[in-house]
Amino acid sequence: MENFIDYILQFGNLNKQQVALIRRMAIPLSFKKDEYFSEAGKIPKQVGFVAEGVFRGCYYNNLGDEITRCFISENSLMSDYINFEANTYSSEYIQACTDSEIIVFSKKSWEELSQVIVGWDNMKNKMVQMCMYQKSRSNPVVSQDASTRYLEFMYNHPTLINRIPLNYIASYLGITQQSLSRIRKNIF
Amino acid sequence: MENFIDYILQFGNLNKQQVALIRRMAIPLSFKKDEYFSEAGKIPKQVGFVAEGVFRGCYYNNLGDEITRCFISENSLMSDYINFEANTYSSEYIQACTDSEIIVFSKKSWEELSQVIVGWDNMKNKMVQMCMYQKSRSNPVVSQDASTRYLEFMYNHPTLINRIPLNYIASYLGITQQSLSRIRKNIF
DNA sequence: TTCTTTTTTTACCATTTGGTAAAAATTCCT
DNA sequence: AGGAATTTTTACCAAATGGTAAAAAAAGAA
Repeated sequence: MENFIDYILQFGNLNKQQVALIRRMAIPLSFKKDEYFSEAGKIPKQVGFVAEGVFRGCYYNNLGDEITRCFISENSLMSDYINFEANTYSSEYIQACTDSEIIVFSKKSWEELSQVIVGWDNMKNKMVQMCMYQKSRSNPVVSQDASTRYLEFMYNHPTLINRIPLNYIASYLGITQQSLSRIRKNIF
Repeated sequence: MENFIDYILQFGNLNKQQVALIRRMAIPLSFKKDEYFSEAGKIPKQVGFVAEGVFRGCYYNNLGDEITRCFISENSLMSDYINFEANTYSSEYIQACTDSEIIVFSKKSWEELSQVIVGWDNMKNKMVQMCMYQKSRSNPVVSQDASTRYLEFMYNHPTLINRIPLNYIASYLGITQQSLSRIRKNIF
């Protein structure tokens, strides 16, 4: 929870009462590995913040392949935000890659913050846009070969390699688990 | 200009005076093919809206390869928005792929709109987030092979194929121009 | 038109990656 | 510890893609 307060204060200032209100609205939740925070075909009802653990955003293509689109780890907002705001159906899953601790805000609470805290909208939008931006910049680049994508992944996510199964990383990098294994052998 | 007014009215309501103010602030500009709207190493000073033409966002990797990260065509906002807001240096170029007509807002005008029009911030953030979201969803997917990426590109950008050089498309799809040519031959 | 420049295609071979199958290593559970 | 389930590695061959070089086609300029 303290991490979340520190996180939001990066995006603007809040007084004690405002911080206290946010604390009251935040709901701590635990997730077991493989559980879903959000699911395709459902309307996202919560905004999350990852306090401990790693999640991934994934979906299935028309061949049934599971594709990992992003990882979300500690100290980051987690939400299919566009569909959360618009009350529309999500097209992807957000799944815990490890046992995790998060805090969530209901849609009602999240909207109430906008009403009650002057400047919250501003902070909120900065957070959301920063999340989208960072994700778009750390994505694997199609023009790079698999080894390069793996090296950049390690650079962008140095703490993830030993925490989550390699098949998730392979799926994120757009290669088979076998290729990833081969690449790892050749690099070290 | 009318297109821009239609565009913003999708994101909220404005009265006649407000629309008139926006019209006065909007500056029409022409770009020739290959000219830059925004450059790496500079602080973005404007938000653009593409009325006619196509631009691309691109950068150079550490091998000097030019990588096309996205295309921006008619009826879309165009800006390195995060760096525009934060007054920080951009890391990529936005370049005209065709002769183009755009309208731009200076930083000063754009901020003034937030002061003067109640609800503008809300509309603005919806626009910016929608842009980011759409771009993230139409990007080529690393796990797909080159032919599939090309087919999806044509599906996502049906009007672009005949308007911009194929080497830009190859760069966007992460393949060589030769591979793209081979793929096009095999598909038809 | 004719010449120049840019864009697109083709060809050849080397390299990378995928598909399938199986073995090895590790983790989890009782 | 022993056994089951999961995760990771290996191997072999087929298919896809890249690198280099050059030709062909198309677009622009004088």
